[in-house]
Amino acid sequence: MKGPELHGEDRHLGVENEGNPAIGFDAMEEEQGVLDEDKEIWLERGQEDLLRVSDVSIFYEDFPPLPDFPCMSSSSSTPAPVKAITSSSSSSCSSSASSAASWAVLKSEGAEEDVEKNRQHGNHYYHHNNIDDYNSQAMEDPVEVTTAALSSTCSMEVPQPLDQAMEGVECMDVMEDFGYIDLLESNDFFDPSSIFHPDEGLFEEFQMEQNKPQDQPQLQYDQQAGNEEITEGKNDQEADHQGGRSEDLAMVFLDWLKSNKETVSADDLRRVKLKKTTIECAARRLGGGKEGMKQLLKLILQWVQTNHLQRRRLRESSSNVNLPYPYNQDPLQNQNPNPNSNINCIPIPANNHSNPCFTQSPWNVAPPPYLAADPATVMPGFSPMVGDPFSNGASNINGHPYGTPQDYILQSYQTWPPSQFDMASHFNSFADNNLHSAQPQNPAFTGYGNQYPYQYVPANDDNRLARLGSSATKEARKNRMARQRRFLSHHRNQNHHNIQHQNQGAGDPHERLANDPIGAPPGQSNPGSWVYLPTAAGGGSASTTVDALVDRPPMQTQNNYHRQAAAERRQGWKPEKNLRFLLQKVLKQSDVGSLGRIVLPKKEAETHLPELEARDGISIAMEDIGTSRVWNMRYRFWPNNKSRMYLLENTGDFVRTNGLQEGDFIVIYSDVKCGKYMIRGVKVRQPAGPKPESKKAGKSRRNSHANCPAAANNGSGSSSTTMITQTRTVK
DNA sequence: CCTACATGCAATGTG
DNA sequence: ACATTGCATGTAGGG
Repeated sequence: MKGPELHGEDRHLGVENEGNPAIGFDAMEEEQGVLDEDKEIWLERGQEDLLRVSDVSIFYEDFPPLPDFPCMSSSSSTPAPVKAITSSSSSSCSSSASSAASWAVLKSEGAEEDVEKNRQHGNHYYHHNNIDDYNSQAMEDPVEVTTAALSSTCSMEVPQPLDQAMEGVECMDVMEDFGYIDLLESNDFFDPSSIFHPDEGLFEEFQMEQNKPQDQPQLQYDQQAGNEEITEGKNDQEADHQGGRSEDLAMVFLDWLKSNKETVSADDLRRVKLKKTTIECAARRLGGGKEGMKQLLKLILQWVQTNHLQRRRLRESSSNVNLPYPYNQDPLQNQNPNPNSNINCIPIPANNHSNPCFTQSPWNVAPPPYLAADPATVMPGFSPMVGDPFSNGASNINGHPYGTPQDYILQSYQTWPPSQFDMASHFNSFADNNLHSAQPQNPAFTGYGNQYPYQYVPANDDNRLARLGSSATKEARKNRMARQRRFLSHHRNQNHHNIQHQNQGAGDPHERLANDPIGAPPGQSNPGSWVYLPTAAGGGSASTTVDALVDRPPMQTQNNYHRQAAAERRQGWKPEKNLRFLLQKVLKQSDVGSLGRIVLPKKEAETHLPELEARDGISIAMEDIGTSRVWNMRYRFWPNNKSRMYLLENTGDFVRTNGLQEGDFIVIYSDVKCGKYMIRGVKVRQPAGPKPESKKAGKSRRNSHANCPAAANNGSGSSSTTMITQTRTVK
């Protein structure tokens, strides 16, 4: 079993290396106080962001009441009329956005829940369950269960709009921060563009720098360059210590460089980001002043080293364990580990939504643990969008032509505060991680876990990129920005091309799957074919790209879409569509029973999930939107009357964890950016009062109990669960 | 009549 | 004996 205790272990092993700055920092763990404080700091700092991001009320402030849920997939059923409720719900909105009559609204949790969610999300930690440990994944923490269960999806950790991230003044590259603080005098040293060259030895460069007296690290706190990122009063103390400390820090760093020059690249360093406040706080907790800073630096360097080694190990091991995920450009992930796996195991990024996260982040070298766990595990993004995505509107759930729920993109879902991706946030969340689901236990991947690039670095951040190569001068920054834009522009063009291609070949999903250039063949690492979706500041164009990639909301929801977008703009984010609705299913008794399997609507499954050639189907990682926990489910089919019956297996724990019952429903999305499948359970509970008879009641047994996700939000549902109250007849 | 799917139940696996 | 797996059948709804 993987209890919480294992989490800590995993962390030490660096399982969450990328997402958790605390990784491998035993000292850090010991310094719980640091973490706690960081957390506080983080929350404090990010409170606004958090609220802004997750506050459902804000989020959907402009979001109209849920339309119907006719789209629910219960094939044979017709949604029963439900009382409309007013609230806004988070993601449910999206899922139901297509229907005409508003009948249900998911209850939105309170602000504190949002905060809580954000706190959890802050961990942004991908709970990996490989098949073997899947069964042990059951959430045992009641708190988590409740929280997790059906928390609205909206508050998830989606890479924050970059510009915002950029504007998060306090977020800076760790090394840069140190540099500012006074680790090194030469800002250029930390200016990747000017100092580090991927092809050159870091150490050599460093040595060169060292040989130049004038370039000797002096550890000067660059008020000028860092003014934007350093809080007031920040370093009075530091200034006092500048002299000695700079030397020590420099020496620590230099020693470290010497011993790791072979294994750690400049990129590795550049990608380390920590919130300034976190650094300060952590340093304080580590003794404060010079010593503290030194300790912290050591920890960070250690982490970088560990992380790097893990990556290397993964690389090496990957030669044996191939991954069928072309999402990542890393060859590792492009190799099909399972010779026997059918083509379905080679997902193609849907619509070329290549994941910027993957493409961009240096951390994405390693595949998500759970992916590795099962070679057959598939990620979304390659869902065969048959034909024009927009024409998919024709498709509907349960035969209701309300539009294309699947085309609706949950916007701003999972938006993270800027700090979400910096080490600070992970420091902050480190302690919390203990509360979260088990980490991947697959020995083979121990130490790699949570390799999700975006956990660590908001890949699609123009500004962030700039930051990666942050230079002390605005000029240099501008130049980098310009370069980056050119780069992005180039990729966008490619992306558009790919999109067109895909759509053109959409007639046959299989064909597309096989031919789509985007679905890089296993083993092929072609970053260029992966879309880089900058949502960043620079860009309007970035948004455009995203828009092009994601499906448009159904006509019926266009207005809502715009309104929400407007709301988002007010909130300071760019419209960011991260989730693509794939399907939803009203759970039947047999779905929530002991069988641990859920029958999926055939049409939607065939349309939006990977094509299955073998009845055994494929393993498919489903990240619980509410908890970020990843469930390894199996998507398969049974032959049935010359047809097929599609199933999602290994759903037992998910269902239990979320307390799903008959009549509740699940919604499956794919994360457009990161190419993950996301699942959310939505509870539907009867209102307290006498329940109105469903129109369909009596007419159809099925309709009477399961296919009426109608709801009336009584607001009394479980606090952390996305819940709608439903008027439904009991069978 | 056909399709989709909910579920019964036999076959098989496991302790 | 119980759990799991997989198939077959019954039913609703649509054409």
